[in-house]
Amino acid sequence: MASPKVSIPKGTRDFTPVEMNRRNYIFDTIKSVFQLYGYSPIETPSMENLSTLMGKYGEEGDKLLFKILNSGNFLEGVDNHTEAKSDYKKMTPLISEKGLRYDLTVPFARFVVMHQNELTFPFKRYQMQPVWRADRPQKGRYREFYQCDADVIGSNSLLNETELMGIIDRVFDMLNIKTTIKLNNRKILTGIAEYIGEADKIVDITVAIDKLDKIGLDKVNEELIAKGLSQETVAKLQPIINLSGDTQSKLCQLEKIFTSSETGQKGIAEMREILDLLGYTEIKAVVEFDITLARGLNYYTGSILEVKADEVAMGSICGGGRYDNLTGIFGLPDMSGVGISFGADRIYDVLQELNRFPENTQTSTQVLFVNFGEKEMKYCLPLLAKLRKKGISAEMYPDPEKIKKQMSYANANNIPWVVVVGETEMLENKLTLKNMQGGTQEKISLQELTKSKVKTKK
RNA sequence: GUGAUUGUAGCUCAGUCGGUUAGAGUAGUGGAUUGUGGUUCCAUUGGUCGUGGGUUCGAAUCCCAUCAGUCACCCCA
Repeated sequence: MASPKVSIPKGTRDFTPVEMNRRNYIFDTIKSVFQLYGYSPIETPSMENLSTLMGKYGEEGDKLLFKILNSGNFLEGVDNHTEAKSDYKKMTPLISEKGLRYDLTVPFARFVVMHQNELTFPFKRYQMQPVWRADRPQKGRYREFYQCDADVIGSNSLLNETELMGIIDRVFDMLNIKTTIKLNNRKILTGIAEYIGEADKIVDITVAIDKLDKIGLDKVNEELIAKGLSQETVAKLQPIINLSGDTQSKLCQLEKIFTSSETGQKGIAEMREILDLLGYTEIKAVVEFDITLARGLNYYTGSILEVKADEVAMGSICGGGRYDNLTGIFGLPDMSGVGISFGADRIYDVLQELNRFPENTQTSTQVLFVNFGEKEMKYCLPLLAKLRKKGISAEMYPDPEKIKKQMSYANANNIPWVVVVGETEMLENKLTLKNMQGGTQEKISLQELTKSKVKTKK
Protein backbone atom coordinates (compact mmCIF):
# COMPACT_ATOMS: atom_id res chain seq x y z
CA MET A 1 0.00 0.00 0.00
CA ALA A 2 1.48 3.27 -1.05
CA SER A 3 1.17 5.55 1.90
CA PRO A 4 0.09 9.06 1.02
CA LYS A 5 2.28 11.87 2.19
CA VAL A 6 0.42 13.08 5.19
CA SER A 7 1.72 14.79 8.27
CA ILE A 8 0.68 16.88 11.22
CA PRO A 9 2.00 20.30 12.18
CA LYS A 10 5.33 20.57 13.94
CA GLY A 11 5.11 20.11 17.67
CA THR A 12 1.71 18.42 17.62
CA ARG A 13 1.03 14.75 18.24
CA ASP A 14 -1.45 11.97 17.69
CA PHE A 15 -2.31 9.79 20.66
CA THR A 16 -2.89 6.08 20.25
CA PRO A 17 -5.28 4.17 22.51
CA VAL A 18 -2.40 3.03 24.71
CA GLU A 19 -1.17 6.59 25.07
CA MET A 20 -4.66 7.92 25.68
CA ASN A 21 -5.24 5.47 28.48
CA ARG A 22 -2.02 6.59 30.09
CA ARG A 23 -2.86 10.24 29.59
CA ASN A 24 -6.26 9.71 31.09
CA TYR A 25 -4.62 8.11 34.08
CA ILE A 26 -2.73 11.37 34.64
CA PHE A 27 -5.76 13.55 33.98
CA ASP A 28 -8.00 11.46 36.22
CA THR A 29 -5.48 11.60 39.04
CA ILE A 30 -5.10 15.36 38.88
CA LYS A 31 -8.81 15.88 38.50
CA SER A 32 -9.62 13.73 41.51
CA VAL A 33 -7.24 15.74 43.68
CA PHE A 34 -8.60 19.05 42.43
CA GLN A 35 -12.06 17.93 43.41
CA LEU A 36 -10.81 16.60 46.71
CA TYR A 37 -9.64 20.10 47.54
CA GLY A 38 -12.91 21.71 46.58
CA TYR A 39 -12.23 23.07 43.11
CA SER A 40 -14.97 23.19 40.44
CA PRO A 41 -14.48 22.65 36.72
CA ILE A 42 -14.85 25.23 33.99
CA GLU A 43 -13.90 25.35 30.33
CA THR A 44 -13.18 28.28 28.07
CA PRO A 45 -12.91 28.44 24.27
CA SER A 46 -9.72 27.46 22.46
CA MET A 47 -9.60 30.89 20.89
CA GLU A 48 -9.76 34.25 22.56
CA ASN A 49 -9.79 37.77 21.22
CA LEU A 50 -6.25 38.89 20.64
CA SER A 51 -7.02 41.95 22.75
CA THR A 52 -7.49 39.55 25.68
CA LEU A 53 -4.22 37.74 25.09
CA MET A 54 -1.77 40.33 23.81
CA GLY A 55 0.51 42.00 26.29
CA LYS A 56 -0.10 39.53 29.10
CA TYR A 57 2.93 37.34 28.54
CA GLY A 58 5.60 39.88 27.75
CA GLU A 59 7.01 40.67 24.35
CA GLU A 60 8.27 37.14 23.88
CA GLY A 61 4.85 35.75 24.65
CA ASP A 62 3.17 37.95 22.06
CA LYS A 63 5.47 36.45 19.45
CA LEU A 64 4.59 32.93 20.55
CA LEU A 65 0.85 33.44 20.23
CA PHE A 66 -0.80 31.55 17.41
CA LYS A 67 -2.92 34.10 15.58
CA ILE A 68 -5.98 33.22 13.60
CA LEU A 69 -6.48 34.82 10.24
CA ASN A 70 -9.75 36.71 9.95
CA SER A 71 -12.30 34.83 7.91
CA GLY A 72 -13.53 36.12 4.59
CA ASN A 73 -11.52 38.75 2.78
CA PHE A 74 -8.99 39.47 5.49
CA LEU A 75 -7.17 41.89 3.20
CA GLU A 76 -10.07 44.27 3.35
CA GLY A 77 -8.99 47.44 5.06
CA VAL A 78 -5.28 46.77 4.70
CA ASP A 79 -5.15 49.11 1.73
CA ASN A 80 -5.66 52.17 3.87
CA HIS A 81 -2.63 51.33 5.97
CA THR A 82 0.31 51.52 3.62
CA GLU A 83 2.81 51.47 6.47
CA ALA A 84 1.47 48.06 7.54
CA LYS A 85 2.54 46.37 4.34
CA SER A 86 6.17 46.39 5.33
CA ASP A 87 5.71 45.91 9.08
CA TYR A 88 4.16 42.67 10.26
CA LYS A 89 3.53 44.03 13.74
CA LYS A 90 1.27 46.67 12.27
CA MET A 91 -0.21 44.22 9.79
CA THR A 92 -1.20 41.65 12.44
CA PRO A 93 -4.11 43.52 14.06
CA LEU A 94 -5.48 44.35 10.62
CA ILE A 95 -5.78 40.75 9.47
CA SER A 96 -6.18 38.87 12.76
CA GLU A 97 -8.37 39.54 15.74
CA LYS A 98 -8.36 36.10 17.39
CA GLY A 99 -5.68 33.83 18.74
CA LEU A 100 -5.32 30.41 20.33
CA ARG A 101 -4.99 30.59 24.09
CA TYR A 102 -1.43 30.58 25.41
CA ASP A 103 -2.29 29.42 28.90
CA LEU A 104 -5.36 28.96 31.06
CA THR A 105 -4.75 31.73 33.58
CA VAL A 106 -5.44 34.74 31.41
CA PRO A 107 -8.62 33.23 29.91
CA PHE A 108 -9.62 32.45 33.49
CA ALA A 109 -9.15 36.06 34.52
CA ARG A 110 -11.30 37.09 31.57
CA PHE A 111 -13.88 34.50 32.64
CA VAL A 112 -14.01 35.82 36.17
CA VAL A 113 -14.56 39.37 34.98
CA MET A 114 -17.31 38.35 32.57
CA HIS A 115 -19.10 36.13 35.07
CA GLN A 116 -18.39 38.07 38.26
CA ASN A 117 -22.07 38.45 39.09
CA GLU A 118 -22.72 34.72 38.88
CA LEU A 119 -19.72 33.64 40.91
CA THR A 120 -19.31 33.28 44.63
CA PHE A 121 -15.95 34.41 45.92
CA PRO A 122 -13.48 33.11 46.78
CA PHE A 123 -13.92 31.21 43.57
CA LYS A 124 -11.97 27.99 43.19
CA ARG A 125 -11.88 26.54 39.72
CA TYR A 126 -9.97 23.88 37.87
CA GLN A 127 -9.52 23.62 34.15
CA MET A 128 -7.78 20.98 32.05
CA GLN A 129 -7.50 21.98 28.41
CA PRO A 130 -4.91 22.29 25.68
CA VAL A 131 -2.94 25.46 25.10
CA TRP A 132 -0.84 26.48 22.11
CA ARG A 133 2.51 28.15 21.77
CA ALA A 134 4.39 28.85 18.54
CA ASP A 135 7.69 27.74 20.09
CA ARG A 136 10.35 25.68 18.39
CA PRO A 137 9.64 22.22 19.79
CA GLN A 138 12.24 20.18 21.66
CA LYS A 139 12.36 17.72 24.51
CA GLY A 140 9.39 18.30 26.79
CA ARG A 141 8.21 21.19 24.66
CA TYR A 142 5.28 21.01 22.31
CA ARG A 143 3.25 23.49 20.33
CA GLU A 144 0.04 21.98 21.59
CA PHE A 145 -0.05 20.68 25.13
CA TYR A 146 -2.38 20.33 28.05
CA GLN A 147 -2.36 22.35 31.19
CA CYS A 148 -4.25 21.34 34.30
CA ASP A 149 -4.85 24.46 36.32
CA ALA A 150 -6.29 25.09 39.73
CA ASP A 151 -6.76 28.70 40.80
CA VAL A 152 -8.52 30.46 43.59
CA ILE A 153 -9.46 34.06 43.08
CA GLY A 154 -10.86 36.57 45.53
CA SER A 155 -8.84 35.60 48.57
CA ASN A 156 -5.64 37.05 49.97
CA SER A 157 -5.10 34.26 52.43
CA LEU A 158 -1.82 32.45 52.17
CA LEU A 159 -3.66 29.31 53.18
CA ASN A 160 -4.49 29.06 49.48
CA GLU A 161 -0.81 28.74 48.69
CA THR A 162 -0.47 26.01 51.26
CA GLU A 163 -3.51 24.19 49.92
CA LEU A 164 -2.18 24.32 46.38
CA MET A 165 1.07 22.84 47.59
CA GLY A 166 -0.98 20.14 49.22
CA ILE A 167 -2.53 19.38 45.83
CA ILE A 168 0.88 19.21 44.24
CA ASP A 169 2.14 16.91 46.94
CA ARG A 170 -0.86 14.63 46.68
CA VAL A 171 -0.83 14.41 42.88
CA PHE A 172 2.81 13.51 42.58
CA ASP A 173 2.56 11.11 45.46
CA MET A 174 -0.28 9.34 43.68
CA LEU A 175 1.67 9.33 40.41
CA ASN A 176 4.73 8.02 42.23
CA ILE A 177 7.03 10.83 41.11
CA LYS A 178 9.56 12.22 43.55
CA THR A 179 9.55 15.97 43.38
CA THR A 180 10.93 19.11 44.92
CA ILE A 181 8.74 22.16 45.28
CA LYS A 182 10.75 25.32 44.81
CA LEU A 183 9.31 28.37 46.41
CA ASN A 184 10.12 32.02 46.04
CA ASN A 185 8.31 35.32 46.20
CA ARG A 186 8.15 38.08 43.69
CA LYS A 187 8.34 40.62 46.49
CA ILE A 188 11.68 39.20 47.54
CA LEU A 189 12.93 39.60 43.98
CA THR A 190 11.63 43.16 43.99
CA GLY A 191 13.41 43.67 47.30
CA ILE A 192 16.65 42.53 45.73
CA ALA A 193 16.26 44.92 42.81
CA GLU A 194 15.44 47.76 45.19
CA TYR A 195 18.38 46.92 47.44
CA ILE A 196 20.88 47.22 44.63
CA GLY A 197 19.09 50.31 43.30
CA GLU A 198 18.01 48.84 39.98
CA ALA A 199 14.27 48.43 40.52
CA ASP A 200 13.49 48.90 36.85
CA LYS A 201 15.85 46.12 35.81
CA ILE A 202 14.07 43.50 37.90
CA VAL A 203 13.21 41.29 34.92
CA ASP A 204 16.75 41.21 33.57
CA ILE A 205 18.12 40.54 37.02
CA THR A 206 15.76 37.71 37.82
CA VAL A 207 16.16 36.08 34.41
CA ALA A 208 19.91 36.12 34.84
CA ILE A 209 19.84 34.80 38.41
CA ASP A 210 17.43 32.09 37.30
CA LYS A 211 20.24 30.57 35.22
CA LEU A 212 22.60 30.14 38.15
CA ASP A 213 22.22 26.37 38.28
CA LYS A 214 22.68 26.04 34.58
CA ILE A 215 25.52 28.35 33.63
CA GLY A 216 27.25 29.13 36.90
CA LEU A 217 28.01 32.27 38.86
CA ASP A 218 30.57 33.79 36.50
CA LYS A 219 28.30 33.62 33.49
CA VAL A 220 25.43 35.06 35.48
CA ASN A 221 27.54 38.02 36.46
CA GLU A 222 28.65 38.42 32.85
CA GLU A 223 25.05 38.51 31.76
CA LEU A 224 24.14 41.05 34.42
CA ILE A 225 26.88 43.36 33.24
CA ALA A 226 25.81 42.81 29.65
CA LYS A 227 22.35 43.96 30.68
CA GLY A 228 23.80 47.23 31.87
CA LEU A 229 24.48 46.74 35.57
CA SER A 230 27.62 48.30 36.95
CA GLN A 231 30.46 46.32 38.51
CA GLU A 232 29.59 47.71 41.94
CA THR A 233 25.96 46.73 41.62
CA VAL A 234 26.87 43.21 40.60
CA ALA A 235 29.26 43.06 43.53
CA LYS A 236 26.47 44.17 45.83
CA LEU A 237 24.38 41.33 44.51
CA GLN A 238 26.88 38.60 45.28
CA PRO A 239 25.92 37.90 48.91
CA ILE A 240 22.33 37.42 47.79
CA ILE A 241 23.09 35.10 44.90
CA ASN A 242 25.42 33.11 47.10
CA LEU A 243 22.95 32.80 49.91
CA SER A 244 23.46 29.46 51.59
CA GLY A 245 22.18 27.37 54.43
CA ASP A 246 18.70 26.07 55.05
CA THR A 247 15.54 27.94 54.24
CA GLN A 248 15.19 29.56 57.66
CA SER A 249 18.74 30.88 57.76
CA LYS A 250 18.46 32.18 54.19
CA LEU A 251 15.41 34.13 55.23
CA CYS A 252 17.23 35.55 58.26
CA GLN A 253 20.15 36.66 56.14
CA LEU A 254 17.84 38.32 53.65
CA GLU A 255 15.92 40.02 56.39
CA LYS A 256 19.06 41.82 57.45
CA ILE A 257 19.84 42.84 53.88
CA PHE A 258 16.34 44.13 53.25
CA THR A 259 16.26 46.65 56.09
CA SER A 260 15.38 49.41 53.66
CA SER A 261 13.06 47.50 51.39
CA GLU A 262 9.52 47.30 52.65
CA THR A 263 8.48 45.08 49.77
CA GLY A 264 11.33 42.72 50.45
CA GLN A 265 10.36 42.48 54.12
CA LYS A 266 6.81 41.69 53.12
CA GLY A 267 8.02 38.94 50.84
CA ILE A 268 9.96 37.38 53.66
CA ALA A 269 6.96 37.60 55.97
CA GLU A 270 4.76 35.89 53.39
CA MET A 271 7.28 33.16 52.88
CA ARG A 272 7.47 32.55 56.62
CA GLU A 273 3.73 32.36 56.95
CA ILE A 274 3.39 29.84 54.15
CA LEU A 275 6.13 27.70 55.65
CA ASP A 276 4.50 27.97 59.04
CA LEU A 277 1.12 26.85 57.70
CA LEU A 278 2.78 24.01 55.84
CA GLY A 279 3.87 22.69 59.20
CA TYR A 280 0.25 21.97 60.06
CA THR A 281 -0.36 19.89 56.96
CA GLU A 282 0.89 16.44 56.12
CA ILE A 283 2.87 17.43 53.09
CA LYS A 284 5.66 15.01 52.39
CA ALA A 285 7.30 16.76 49.46
CA VAL A 286 10.56 18.62 49.86
CA VAL A 287 9.86 22.34 49.88
CA GLU A 288 12.80 24.61 49.44
CA PHE A 289 13.22 28.35 49.23
CA ASP A 290 15.00 29.07 45.98
CA ILE A 291 16.08 32.65 45.49
CA THR A 292 16.95 31.92 41.86
CA LEU A 293 13.42 30.88 40.98
CA ALA A 294 12.00 33.62 38.76
CA ARG A 295 9.13 32.52 36.65
CA GLY A 296 8.84 34.38 33.41
CA LEU A 297 5.19 35.30 33.39
CA ASN A 298 5.16 38.86 34.46
CA TYR A 299 1.77 38.91 36.10
CA TYR A 300 2.98 37.22 39.28
CA THR A 301 3.17 39.53 42.28
CA GLY A 302 3.55 37.30 45.33
CA SER A 303 4.56 33.70 45.87
CA ILE A 304 5.96 31.83 42.93
CA LEU A 305 6.53 28.13 42.87
CA GLU A 306 7.79 25.51 40.54
CA VAL A 307 8.00 21.74 40.74
CA LYS A 308 10.80 19.62 39.36
CA ALA A 309 11.00 15.87 39.09
CA ASP A 310 13.96 14.67 41.12
CA GLU A 311 14.87 11.71 38.96
CA VAL A 312 14.61 13.12 35.45
CA ALA A 313 16.21 16.02 33.61
CA MET A 314 13.14 17.86 32.45
CA GLY A 315 11.87 21.41 32.66
CA SER A 316 9.42 22.14 35.42
CA ILE A 317 6.37 19.88 35.46
CA CYS A 318 4.21 22.25 37.47
CA GLY A 319 4.35 25.92 38.23
CA GLY A 320 2.31 28.71 39.63
CA GLY A 321 2.06 31.75 41.78
CA ARG A 322 0.00 34.63 43.03
CA TYR A 323 -1.18 37.50 40.87
CA ASP A 324 -2.71 40.44 42.66
CA ASN A 325 -4.25 42.22 39.77
CA LEU A 326 -4.75 40.02 36.75
CA THR A 327 -8.42 40.84 36.46
CA GLY A 328 -7.60 44.54 36.87
CA ILE A 329 -6.58 44.70 33.21
CA PHE A 330 -10.07 43.56 32.31
CA GLY A 331 -11.75 46.06 34.59
CA LEU A 332 -12.16 44.22 37.87
CA PRO A 333 -9.61 45.55 40.36
CA ASP A 334 -8.64 44.24 43.79
CA MET A 335 -9.03 40.59 43.01
CA SER A 336 -6.06 38.62 44.21
CA GLY A 337 -5.65 35.15 42.82
CA VAL A 338 -3.22 32.30 43.15
CA GLY A 339 -2.95 29.21 41.05
CA ILE A 340 -0.92 26.31 39.83
CA SER A 341 -0.60 24.57 36.52
CA PHE A 342 0.38 20.97 35.92
CA GLY A 343 2.10 20.22 32.61
CA ALA A 344 0.36 16.96 31.78
CA ASP A 345 2.52 16.22 28.75
CA ARG A 346 5.74 16.61 30.64
CA ILE A 347 4.39 14.49 33.46
CA TYR A 348 3.66 11.86 30.82
CA ASP A 349 7.24 12.07 29.57
CA VAL A 350 8.58 11.75 33.12
CA LEU A 351 6.46 8.69 33.84
CA GLN A 352 7.46 7.23 30.50
CA GLU A 353 11.15 7.79 31.14
CA LEU A 354 10.93 6.30 34.61
CA ASN A 355 8.77 3.46 33.31
CA ARG A 356 6.35 4.17 36.09
CA PHE A 357 2.96 3.88 34.49
CA PRO A 358 0.82 1.32 36.26
CA GLU A 359 0.13 -1.90 34.37
CA ASN A 360 -3.60 -1.56 34.27
CA THR A 361 -4.14 1.77 32.55
CA GLN A 362 -5.70 -0.23 29.70
CA THR A 363 -9.45 -0.24 29.85
CA SER A 364 -9.99 -3.23 27.68
CA THR A 365 -12.95 -5.38 26.85
CA GLN A 366 -13.40 -8.22 29.33
CA VAL A 367 -15.23 -10.69 27.13
CA LEU A 368 -15.10 -11.31 23.40
CA PHE A 369 -17.72 -13.44 21.68
CA VAL A 370 -16.32 -15.34 18.75
CA ASN A 371 -18.45 -14.99 15.64
CA PHE A 372 -19.17 -18.27 13.84
CA GLY A 373 -21.96 -17.03 11.63
CA GLU A 374 -25.42 -15.58 11.77
CA LYS A 375 -27.08 -18.38 13.74
CA GLU A 376 -24.41 -18.49 16.40
CA MET A 377 -24.30 -14.72 16.57
CA LYS A 378 -28.00 -14.47 17.28
CA TYR A 379 -27.65 -17.12 19.94
CA CYS A 380 -25.00 -14.99 21.66
CA LEU A 381 -26.45 -11.49 21.30
CA PRO A 382 -28.86 -11.74 24.26
CA LEU A 383 -26.00 -12.98 26.38
CA LEU A 384 -23.86 -10.08 25.28
CA ALA A 385 -26.62 -7.70 26.31
CA LYS A 386 -26.88 -9.39 29.68
CA LEU A 387 -23.18 -9.00 30.40
CA ARG A 388 -23.29 -5.34 29.51
CA LYS A 389 -26.29 -4.82 31.72
CA LYS A 390 -24.15 -6.12 34.56
CA GLY A 391 -21.51 -3.57 33.70
CA ILE A 392 -19.10 -6.00 32.15
CA SER A 393 -17.58 -4.63 28.98
CA ALA A 394 -18.09 -7.15 26.24
CA GLU A 395 -18.14 -7.24 22.48
CA MET A 396 -18.86 -9.58 19.63
CA TYR A 397 -16.45 -9.93 16.77
CA PRO A 398 -18.40 -8.39 13.91
CA ASP A 399 -17.41 -10.72 11.07
CA PRO A 400 -17.45 -14.51 10.88
CA GLU A 401 -13.70 -14.68 10.32
CA LYS A 402 -11.44 -17.58 11.07
CA ILE A 403 -11.21 -18.34 14.75
CA LYS A 404 -7.51 -17.82 14.59
CA LYS A 405 -7.99 -14.24 13.48
CA GLN A 406 -10.61 -13.60 16.14
CA MET A 407 -8.38 -15.06 18.84
CA SER A 408 -5.52 -12.86 17.66
CA TYR A 409 -7.84 -9.90 17.97
CA ALA A 410 -8.61 -10.82 21.56
CA ASN A 411 -4.95 -11.28 22.24
CA ALA A 412 -3.86 -8.02 20.65
CA ASN A 413 -6.48 -6.14 22.65
CA ASN A 414 -5.69 -7.82 25.95
CA ILE A 415 -9.14 -9.29 26.26
CA PRO A 416 -8.94 -11.83 29.08
CA TRP A 417 -12.02 -13.93 28.28
CA VAL A 418 -13.31 -15.37 25.02
CA VAL A 419 -16.68 -17.03 24.59
CA VAL A 420 -16.84 -19.63 21.87
CA VAL A 421 -20.25 -20.80 20.73
CA GLY A 422 -20.47 -23.15 17.76
CA GLU A 423 -22.77 -25.95 16.73
CA THR A 424 -21.77 -28.24 19.59
CA GLU A 425 -22.40 -25.63 22.27
CA MET A 426 -25.71 -24.64 20.76
CA LEU A 427 -26.91 -28.26 20.82
CA GLU A 428 -25.94 -28.62 24.45
CA ASN A 429 -27.28 -25.19 25.34
CA LYS A 430 -23.88 -24.23 26.70
CA LEU A 431 -20.89 -22.12 25.81
CA THR A 432 -17.14 -22.52 25.93
CA LEU A 433 -15.35 -19.93 28.02
CA LYS A 434 -11.68 -19.54 27.39
CA ASN A 435 -9.24 -17.70 29.60
CA MET A 436 -6.65 -16.05 27.41
CA GLN A 437 -4.03 -15.64 30.09
CA GLY A 438 -3.80 -19.26 31.15
CA GLY A 439 -5.12 -20.77 27.94
CA THR A 440 -7.57 -22.95 29.85
CA GLN A 441 -11.16 -23.36 28.77
CA GLU A 442 -14.30 -25.02 30.00
CA LYS A 443 -17.83 -25.64 28.93
CA ILE A 444 -20.37 -23.91 31.14
CA SER A 445 -24.04 -23.03 31.12
CA LEU A 446 -25.29 -19.64 30.09
CA GLN A 447 -26.28 -18.79 33.65
CA GLU A 448 -22.83 -19.56 34.98
CA LEU A 449 -21.28 -17.03 32.64
CA THR A 450 -23.30 -14.11 33.95
CA LYS A 451 -23.01 -15.21 37.55
CA SER A 452 -19.44 -15.33 38.65
CA LYS A 453 -17.01 -16.51 36.04
CA VAL A 454 -16.33 -13.16 34.50
CA LYS A 455 -15.83 -10.22 36.71
CA THR A 456 -15.83 -6.53 36.13
CA LYS A 457 -12.46 -4.92 35.85
CA LYS A 458 -10.26 -6.00 38.72
C1' G B 1 15.18 34.24 16.27
C1' U B 2 20.46 31.32 16.80
C1' G B 3 23.27 26.72 16.49
C1' A B 4 24.05 21.35 15.99
C1' U B 5 22.42 16.78 14.18
C1' U B 6 19.49 12.96 11.59
C1' G B 7 16.30 11.44 7.21
C1' U B 8 16.84 3.77 4.06
C1' A B 9 10.11 -1.11 4.34
C1' G B 10 4.14 0.47 8.64
C1' C B 11 7.93 0.48 13.06
C1' U B 12 13.34 -0.15 14.93
C1' C B 13 17.66 -0.09 12.29
C1' A B 14 22.20 -2.41 9.11
C1' G B 15 24.27 -1.06 4.45
C1' U B 16 32.27 -1.52 4.28
C1' C B 17 36.53 2.34 -0.01
C1' G B 18 31.34 5.03 -4.53
C1' G B 19 30.46 -0.95 -7.64
C1' U B 20 25.94 -5.52 -10.16
C1' U B 21 19.06 -7.07 -8.50
C1' A B 22 19.30 -2.28 -1.23
C1' G B 23 19.18 -6.06 3.69
C1' A B 24 17.70 -7.76 8.85
C1' G B 25 14.44 -7.81 13.00
C1' U B 26 9.51 -6.71 13.97
C1' A B 27 4.53 -5.86 12.30
C1' G B 28 1.12 -7.56 8.13
C1' U B 29 -0.70 -11.64 4.92
C1' G B 30 -0.93 -17.04 3.79
C1' G B 31 0.29 -21.90 5.53
C1' A B 32 2.02 -26.03 9.11
C1' U B 33 -3.17 -26.31 12.45
C1' U B 34 -10.73 -25.88 8.00
C1' G B 35 -13.07 -25.14 16.37
C1' U B 36 -8.43 -21.77 19.28
C1' G B 37 -4.60 -16.57 20.31
C1' G B 38 0.00 -15.54 22.93
C1' U B 39 5.42 -19.76 21.90
C1' U B 40 7.69 -22.48 17.25
C1' C B 41 8.56 -23.44 11.91
C1' C B 42 7.85 -22.29 6.50
C1' A B 43 6.42 -18.99 2.65
C1' U B 44 5.20 -14.09 1.19
C1' U B 45 3.53 -8.67 0.40
C1' G B 46 5.85 -4.15 1.24
C1' G B 47 11.32 0.71 -0.91
C1' U B 48 10.79 7.54 -5.55
C1' C B 49 17.10 5.25 0.01
C1' G B 50 13.04 12.79 2.37
C1' U B 51 12.99 16.01 -2.27
C1' G B 52 15.66 18.57 -6.31
C1' G B 53 20.13 19.33 -8.68
C1' G B 54 25.52 18.28 -9.33
C1' U B 55 30.25 15.17 -9.60
C1' U B 56 31.11 10.15 -11.74
C1' C B 57 31.39 4.90 -16.47
C1' G B 58 28.53 4.05 -11.89
C1' A B 59 25.57 7.49 -6.00
C1' A B 60 21.68 5.09 -0.35
C1' U B 61 27.12 6.36 -0.01
C1' C B 62 30.60 12.37 -2.24
C1' C B 63 29.07 17.90 -3.08
C1' C B 64 25.23 21.90 -3.18
C1' A B 65 20.33 23.40 -2.30
C1' U B 66 15.70 22.47 -0.13
C1' C B 67 12.04 20.21 3.03
C1' A B 68 11.02 17.48 7.44
C1' G B 69 12.24 15.45 12.24
C1' U B 70 15.23 15.61 16.70
C1' C B 71 18.37 18.14 20.26
C1' A B 72 20.41 22.56 22.46
C1' C B 73 20.24 28.11 23.14
C1' C B 74 16.54 32.14 23.84
C1' C B 75 12.21 31.48 26.42
C1' C B 76 9.05 28.20 28.76
C1' A B 77 4.54 23.56 30.98
